[in-house]
Amino acid sequence: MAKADDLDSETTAVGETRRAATLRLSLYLRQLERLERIGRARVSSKELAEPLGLSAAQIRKDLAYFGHFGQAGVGYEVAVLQSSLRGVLGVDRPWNAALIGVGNLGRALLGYRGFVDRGFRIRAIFDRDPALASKRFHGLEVRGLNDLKRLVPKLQLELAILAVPADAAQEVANRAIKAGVVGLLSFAPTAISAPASVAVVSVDLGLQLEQLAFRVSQQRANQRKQSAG
Amino acid sequence: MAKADDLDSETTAVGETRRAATLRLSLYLRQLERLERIGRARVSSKELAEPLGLSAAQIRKDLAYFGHFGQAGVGYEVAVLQSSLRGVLGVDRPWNAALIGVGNLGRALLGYRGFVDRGFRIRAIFDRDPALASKRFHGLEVRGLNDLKRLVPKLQLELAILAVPADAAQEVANRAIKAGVVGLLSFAPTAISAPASVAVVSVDLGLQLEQLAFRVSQQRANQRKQSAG
DNA sequence: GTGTGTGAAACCTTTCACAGCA
DNA sequence: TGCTGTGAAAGGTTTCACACAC
Repeated sequence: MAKADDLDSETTAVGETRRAATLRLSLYLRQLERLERIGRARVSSKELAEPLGLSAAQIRKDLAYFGHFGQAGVGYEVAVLQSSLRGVLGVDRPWNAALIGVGNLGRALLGYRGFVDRGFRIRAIFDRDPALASKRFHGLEVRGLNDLKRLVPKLQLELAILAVPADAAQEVANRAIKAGVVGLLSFAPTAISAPASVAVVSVDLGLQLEQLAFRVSQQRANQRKQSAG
Repeated sequence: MAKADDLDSETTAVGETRRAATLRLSLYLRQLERLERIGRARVSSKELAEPLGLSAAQIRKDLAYFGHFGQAGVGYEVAVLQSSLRGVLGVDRPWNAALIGVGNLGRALLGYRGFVDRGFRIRAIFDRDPALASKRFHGLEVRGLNDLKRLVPKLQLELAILAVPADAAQEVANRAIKAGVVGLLSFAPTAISAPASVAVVSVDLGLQLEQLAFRVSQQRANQRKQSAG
C-alpha cells in the first residue's frame, strides 16, 4: 500500500534526475566512515560539507533527494546515514568481479586494498597472453578469455575490471558482456560501447594527468594576467 | 594590437566559465589522434561526436569556446585541431613529475605507458619506508621524503603523483607543495586540501567501483519496475 | 536556539535551430 | 549543398532563505 507507492515514486525519480547528487554520495559515505572511526555519533550538514569543500545546502539537498535521513535541530545520526547511503549505493552487500588483463596495472589492482575494503572481491583473473596462463597471482590462476563463458556464471561474477590495452578493450568488453557481466570498470584510454543494460565506468589515468596539466597552465595564465594588469 | 586584445578577452573568458567543456577536450584529443593514425585529414563535429556518445552541437560549442578552429562547410583539419587542443590543454610540452609512494599501485603507475606516451615523465620516486630506500625501480632510486626539498627544484618537478595510504596523503601533499610542486594527482581515498595556487586532481579507485555498483543496482531496480508495471 | 528540508532564484550546461560562409 | 559558429530556449544544478520541527 503506502509502502509500494513510496518505493515506486522514489525509484522513478532516482532514475531520471539529479545525476550529479549520486556522484557525491560515495564521498559522504567516506566522511561518515571517518566520523565513526573517531567516535562521532551525530553530524550536521555543515560539518559534513566542510572537509569536502562543498556547501551545507548541497549536502542537505543531495540527501533529501533519497529520503528523510536527518532530524531538524539535531542533524544526522552517523550510523543511520551510513547504512542508508550503503543501501542507496547498492554496497550493502559484496560484489564479485573479474579482472581482465594481468599486466602491470592489473596486478596492482589485484592487490589494491581499497577494493576489498569496500566489499569488491576479485574472484578470477584473465589474460589473453598464453605465457601468463596457469601462473598465479594473489592465489588466483590466470585464465584464458575462453574461460569467461564458464566462470562468470559459476563464480557469479557481476562486474569486470578491464586493465587491457586500448586496442583490445572493446573486444574484451564484448566477450565479458556476452558471458554475463553487467558492469564494467575500464582503465583503457578509449571509449567503450555497451548495450544499455550494461553499466560502464571509465577511468583514464592519462586523461587525469592531462586535466591536471590544464589546470596548472590555467592558473599560471591567470597569475600572469593579474600581475600584469 | 588586435592580437593582444583577442588574447586578453579569450583568457579572461576561459578562466571563468565553461568548466564542463574543458573536461571533454582530452577526449576530443584522443579521437583526433586516432583519426590521424588512420590517415584522416578532416573531420566534422558529427564524426567526432559519434564514437564518444556526444552531440555534434556540443562539440562545436566546446571548441568554439576556445577559438575558431573549423571551416564552415568543410569541418576541422585533424592536424590543426590536434595541435590547437594540445596548446589549450598545456600538453604541447613535456611535464616532469614525482611519484610518491612506491607500493603496489605506485610501481604500476611507474610502468604505465599511458603517462610517458602523453608527455608525462616520472623523474624521481619517493617513499617513507626506509626498507625501500636505495632500491631501484625502472631505473630510479627510491628517495626519502626529505629529499623532496632538494630534488623538486633540481629536477624541475612540477607535478606529484600520490600513491600513498589515505592517512598519509595530506601530510605528503603538504611536503610536496612546500618543496615547490604546483599540481597533485592523488590516488588516496580522501580529500586533499591545498592552497588555491596548487591544482589537485583526485582519482579514487574504490569510489569508481562504488559508482559502478550504484548504476548496476539502479538498472536492476528499473528493470524490475518495468516488468512489474 | 539549532539545523533540516525545500520552494524560489540564480547559475551553469546542453540542445535547438538557423544565419552565414565555403 | 554541407557544415561551422552562435543566439535563444530548454534543461539541470547549486545557492539562497526561511518555515518548521526538535
